[in-house]
Amino acid sequence: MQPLLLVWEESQILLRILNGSFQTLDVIKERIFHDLFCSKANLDVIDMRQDNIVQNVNRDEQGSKDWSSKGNESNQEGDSTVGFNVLDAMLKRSLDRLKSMRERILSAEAGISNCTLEINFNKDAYVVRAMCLDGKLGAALSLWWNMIQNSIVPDVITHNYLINGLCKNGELEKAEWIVRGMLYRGPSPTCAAYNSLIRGYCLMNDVDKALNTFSTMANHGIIPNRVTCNILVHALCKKGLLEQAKNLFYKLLSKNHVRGSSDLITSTIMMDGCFKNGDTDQALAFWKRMLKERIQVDKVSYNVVVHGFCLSHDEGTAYKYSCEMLKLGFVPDVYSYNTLVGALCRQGKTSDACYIYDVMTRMGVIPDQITYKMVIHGLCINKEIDRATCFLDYMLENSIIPEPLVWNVIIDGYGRCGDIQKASYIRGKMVAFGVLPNIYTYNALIYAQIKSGNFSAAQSLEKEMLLYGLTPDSVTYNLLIGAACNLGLLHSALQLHDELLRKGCQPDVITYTELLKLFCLQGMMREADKLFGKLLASGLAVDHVPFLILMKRYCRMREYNKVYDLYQQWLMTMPR
DNA sequence: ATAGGGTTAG
Repeated sequence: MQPLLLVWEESQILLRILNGSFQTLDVIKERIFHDLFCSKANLDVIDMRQDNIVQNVNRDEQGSKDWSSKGNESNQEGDSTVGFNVLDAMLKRSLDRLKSMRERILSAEAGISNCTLEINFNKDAYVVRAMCLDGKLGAALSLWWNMIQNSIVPDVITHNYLINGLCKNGELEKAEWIVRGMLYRGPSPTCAAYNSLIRGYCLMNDVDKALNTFSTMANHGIIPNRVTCNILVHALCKKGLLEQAKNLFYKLLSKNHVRGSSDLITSTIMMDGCFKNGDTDQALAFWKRMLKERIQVDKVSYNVVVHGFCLSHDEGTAYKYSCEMLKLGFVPDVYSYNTLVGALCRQGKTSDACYIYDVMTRMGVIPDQITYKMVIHGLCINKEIDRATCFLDYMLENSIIPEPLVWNVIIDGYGRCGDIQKASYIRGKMVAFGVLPNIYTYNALIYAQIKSGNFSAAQSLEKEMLLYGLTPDSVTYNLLIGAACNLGLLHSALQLHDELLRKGCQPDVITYTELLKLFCLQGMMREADKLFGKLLASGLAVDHVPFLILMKRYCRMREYNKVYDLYQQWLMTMPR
């Protein structure tokens, strides 16, 4: 077993203790809410307060987790001491949290009589916000418009919720329209509103428009903040414009003489960008700068480093950082586990990947679609299809309905192993769970049938997909044409080729090669030469296969001049 | 209070 796996075992004990205390806290939390509800008459007002409390509790929880990591930094005595310190800190935090919750409840109680009016007045605004967070933007917009028409102008924050929701939905025009309305009738848009717009444009891959909005801000006297820069740095990195991103980063540094945790996110973005653009050295330079400047790194930045080394296929170093992260007391989350699972699957170490899956579930980290997708994909590549199907069942047991890709990978896996029964069974299950088969599903099924020599079954599958409104692609046609060619069914092959063209599908090198093979087999050399000329004129990247097929044939026909010509032609296509 | 960083990829 790898050393990494031993560390996981060790850390498990510590993390179980942590999980246990969080569960205890949840029980306490529930009890308090229960008491709160039973002792109050005006539930309406309590509702609002409860939201506040929940938010604060969540924030506190976040805080205490962060603390645990900082606390470990200064403690070099050993892992058990670290564990107790973390636990102590958590208990202290939870007591503080209970105290502040109690205070909040008391003050809510005291303020009920004079708060009711004000809260009810703002209620619509809160509904607008809630609807925005829920993605129900149409409803949010109409309620907001209703308010405006009744001369009730909601506050800036509510407006920002709307703008942000619209931007995340890609409805930039509507968001811009709201901002224009704000400039005209108030409240004046804040930096957050513009940040939402900028991010919205970045998500639409329109960095120019984002930069445009960035300069518009200044015209309205709004100074971009760090978040604005983070959004832009991120977008520039994603576009591969590392130099521009770096420039912005250093400009930001020079503006902020006070360095602190705020550097963390920007640095993490830069590091991630460098890793993803293949510049590991530059990424490490950012990491070292962070350590040198005594910026408290966090779980996310560790996840970025681990993933970065996985990207550059240096899994050993990735594991090293992953262990370092554990030793510092960071509790791995779904990103940490998924990164490892992904790396192990890529290396074909499916057993280790399954082991990590096991560890994460035991730690109470719930595997998500991505975890399952990677494990299932990895197992199918390794031809462990039955094992992959087990994971499919785990997903279904946990009420995660996989996207078509996951089903298709398994169907394809069974097909490649020649197990049509199981492939069809999975297709049936997929339909039963309400997931519609797509073109890849059919291509996998067609492949399975062809591999088992059932050309007519493959053909009826093609008819079936047309019936369901799916258009076969070049892969479908290549499979069918290839099968027809191998069976020497000249007529079927040409008919399929004809159908391909009629459907507006572009034949690719494979299509041409299959047909070429057929013409050669049938001794139709005039057609073969004509098709070959068409292939060379098509502009498609031609590999050696069509040349070899023709040369072999002409060899057998003893037309050595032809063979020589082809050989010369082939040399011409090679890079010099 | 609202806005910002990390996991996949036929």
